[in-house]
Amino acid sequence: MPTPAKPTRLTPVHSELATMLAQCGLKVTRPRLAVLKIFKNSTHPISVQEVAAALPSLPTIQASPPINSVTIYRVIDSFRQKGLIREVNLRHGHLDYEIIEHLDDHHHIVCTSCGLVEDFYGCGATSLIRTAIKNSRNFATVNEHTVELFGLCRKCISL
Amino acid sequence: MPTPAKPTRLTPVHSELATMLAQCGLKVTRPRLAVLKIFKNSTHPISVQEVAAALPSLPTIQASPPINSVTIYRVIDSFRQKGLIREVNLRHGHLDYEIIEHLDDHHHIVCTSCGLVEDFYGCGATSLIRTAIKNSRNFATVNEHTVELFGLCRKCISL
DNA sequence: ATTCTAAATGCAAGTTAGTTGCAACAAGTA
DNA sequence: TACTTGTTGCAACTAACTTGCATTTAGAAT
Ligand SMILES: [Mn+2]
Ligand SMILES: [Mn+2]
Ligand SMILES: [Zn+2]
Ligand SMILES: [Zn+2]
Repeated sequence: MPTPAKPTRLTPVHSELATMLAQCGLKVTRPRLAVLKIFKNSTHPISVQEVAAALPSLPTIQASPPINSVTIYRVIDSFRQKGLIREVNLRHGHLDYEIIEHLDDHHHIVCTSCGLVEDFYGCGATSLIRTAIKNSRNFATVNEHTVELFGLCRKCISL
Repeated sequence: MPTPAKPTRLTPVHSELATMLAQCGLKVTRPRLAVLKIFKNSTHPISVQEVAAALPSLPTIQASPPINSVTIYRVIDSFRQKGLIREVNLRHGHLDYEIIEHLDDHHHIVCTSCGLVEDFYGCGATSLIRTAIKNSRNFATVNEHTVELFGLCRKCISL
């Protein structure tokens, strides 16, 4: 009798990633751990396609069947709903996603010529939000804000 | 002999819309005038689909063959390239576009529950941009910025 | 450990936004 | 008026994203 296939049930990994998922009320699954790891590893916002392209490089994924692209969409959407990641438009022709770190006043400068992305922190939105609410007819609370700057990087300027 | 179809050649309308197009180096055509009028009339950013849906209401369009959807994409893209409109992400599940008015420090508050959009002006980006550039490794100029606030409108709070 | 159930995944099919190539046409200009 | 080049319409195509459904499995209850 050949050795039967090992059960695929996940061992209860108490990794940081698993904890992040559990704390949001998301079940800890192989696709979610993998996608979350991609976001953790990435230094800049990435698209659904880039997540899909990056997944096969993970050892966990190489060792088992690839993740269906439908699942990638659903995982990313669940992350977004739970506030694990945010959607950002860097005018790269598609939407990107990036992980939301604690105490987040984190934004981007983008080169409109070559697409280079750099982070910056502290946009001073709190006072802006106060006055915006004061002047608003309809709004009383602001929970999130996005700020992106678009310009030219040094390399592209000198071209 | 039945009256022959009038030539469709445009009379040189010296309207504001035509001037805007000409000043950007875009030829003044029926589709461009129509799409630009839609943007002018709109009080909030709209999607490609909304432009397409709004076009048939214009008298100029009713009086002649409808505008092909490929043309709508191309017109909107030409407007964006020339800086007539900007792309904004209000997290409505698609990208929106709105006309760029002169001296533009114009942004939005969006209700994450019902999608309501309100404008606000003056985000104080100039000082932010200065410090962002000062702290940046790669960037020396910033030409554009986006700021969007996301919260709950009064109606949705009380639900 | 075993059982149970709601949630997550994979697969296949479908939808639809958006693109491309090309021929016909028309805006701007001489 | 004629010319040239950018624009439009059409048809075909591509690829992103969605949906329905059967199967599997994580997490909790027993
Ligand atoms: Mn970032
Ligand atoms: Mn606006
Ligand atoms: Zn650059
Ligand atoms: Zn609302």
